[in-house]
Amino acid sequence: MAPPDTKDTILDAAESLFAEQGFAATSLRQLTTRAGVNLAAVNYHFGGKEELARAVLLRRIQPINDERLRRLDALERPARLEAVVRAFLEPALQCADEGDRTCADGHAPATRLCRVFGRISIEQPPFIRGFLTEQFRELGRRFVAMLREAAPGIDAETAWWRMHFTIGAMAHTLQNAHLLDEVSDGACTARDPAAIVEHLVAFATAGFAAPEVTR
Amino acid sequence: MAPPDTKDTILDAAESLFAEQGFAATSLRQLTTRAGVNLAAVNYHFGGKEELARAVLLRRIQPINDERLRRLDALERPARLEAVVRAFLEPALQCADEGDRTCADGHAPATRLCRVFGRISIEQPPFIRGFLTEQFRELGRRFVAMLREAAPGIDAETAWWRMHFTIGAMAHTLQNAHLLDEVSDGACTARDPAAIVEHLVAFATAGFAAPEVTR
DNA sequence: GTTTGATTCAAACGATTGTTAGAGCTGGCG
DNA sequence: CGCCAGCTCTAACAATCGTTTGAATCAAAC
Repeated sequence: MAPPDTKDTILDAAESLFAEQGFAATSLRQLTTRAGVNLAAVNYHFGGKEELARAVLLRRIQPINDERLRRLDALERPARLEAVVRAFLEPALQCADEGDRTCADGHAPATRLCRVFGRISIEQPPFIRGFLTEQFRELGRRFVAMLREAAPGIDAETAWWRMHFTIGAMAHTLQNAHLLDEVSDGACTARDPAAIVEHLVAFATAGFAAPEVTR
Repeated sequence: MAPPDTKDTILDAAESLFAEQGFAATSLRQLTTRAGVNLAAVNYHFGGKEELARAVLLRRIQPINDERLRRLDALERPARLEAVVRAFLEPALQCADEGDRTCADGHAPATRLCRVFGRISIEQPPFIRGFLTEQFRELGRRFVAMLREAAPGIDAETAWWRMHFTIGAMAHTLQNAHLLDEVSDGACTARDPAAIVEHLVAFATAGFAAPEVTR
C-alpha cells in the first residue's frame, strides 16, 4: 500500500531486464521507460549503471546467503550430505516467497534472480569481480567444510570442484529452463522451482557422494 | 605456413573477445583492432556482428557435436553410464587439440570455446535462440536415449534434467575456473582441462546414477 | 507564506556504437 | 599493357549510449 518507491521500482525493472538481456545489452533508457521513471533517476539514486548492477545483486544475494548460513548452523551433527546440499540450494530457489508479487515479465523472483545473477556473474564486467568473490569466499569455505564432514574421504580440492559443479548446474538450469522445454519436445515442462530443486538436490547429492577421482 | 586468412583472424579475435567480455560488450572496433584488420572487414566477410557471432559458435560446435555422435555410435552395448557421460563431455574439452596454437589471451581453445559458448548461449540475443535449439535437439535426444539405456529406471524427464545439470556444471566451470582459484584460497589451482573433465565425469556419472526423485 | 531540501523533469552533452559508401589497392588473366 | 574481381582502406553516416546540467516540482518545517 506504500506508494511505489522510485528506488525499488528501478531495482525491479533492472533485475528483470538484466535477467532477460544481460547487463551490457540493457540501456538505461529502456530500463527507466519500463520502470516508468525519468532517465536521470538512475544516476541520481545509484550514481551510475555499474552501481545499479551491484545494488541489484546485493539486494537478493545478501538475504539468500544469510539464510544459507542460518540453515548451516541449524544442521544436525554429524550433518547428512543431502541436508547440506539442500541448505545451499533451497534458499536461492525459495526467495520467491520474500517478494510475493509476480512481476511484469511473468517470472518468479527466484527465476529472475538466478538469471540475472548468472548473467552478470558470467558477463563479469571487471567492476563486479571483487564484489562477487568477496560475497562468496566465506560462504564457500563453510560449505566445503561441512560437506567434507558429511561426505568423509573427499579432499578439499574435490569438494570445491563439486560445489562449483553444483552452482553451475543450478545457475544454468534456472537461466535456461525454458530452453529445455523446447529441446526436449515437451518431456520437461516443469517450471515449478520446487520440482526443479528436488531434481537438483538428488543430482548434486549423488555427485558429492561419488568416489574420489583417481588419477 | 599459409598466410593468415582475414576471415579466420577475425573469428579468432571474436572468439577470445566474446569469451572475455561477452557479445554485447565487445565492439567491432576493439575486435578488428585486436585482429589487426580493418573495421569494415567484419561487415564485408560476415555481413554484420550477429552473423559473426553465429560463425564463431558454428566453427567450434559443429566438430564437437560430430565427435560426440561418433563416440556415441562407437559405444559398446549395453552402454556403460560413465562411457556415455564421457562421450558427451570429452569432445568439448579436447577440442584444444584441433587448433593447437595457444592464443594471445593465454587460454586454451577449449576454455575459450566454453566461455564464449556459455556467454552467448546465456546472453541469448534473440537471433541466436533458434540456432542453438536446432543444433542441440537431435544431439540431446540421442544422448537421453543412451543414458536411459545405461541407467535403467530413470524416466525421460529426469534424464533431460540431469543432462541439463551436466551441461550447466560444464559450462559454468570452464567459464569461471579462474574464480575458483580465488575463492578457494589456493585449494583448487588446476587449469588443466584433462583434470577438470575427470572431476566432472565422476560428478555427473554419480548424479545420473542417483535414485529417481520421489515426490 | 516562505524557505529549504529532496526529487523529478526536459534537454542536451560528448563519446561510441554498427554500418555503409566510395575510393584505392592488389594480383591474375587475356 | 588493360582490365576486372577481390579485398582493404578512409571517412563518414545516423543512431544510441551513459552521464550531466539546471530549471521545475513537491512536501514538510519554520
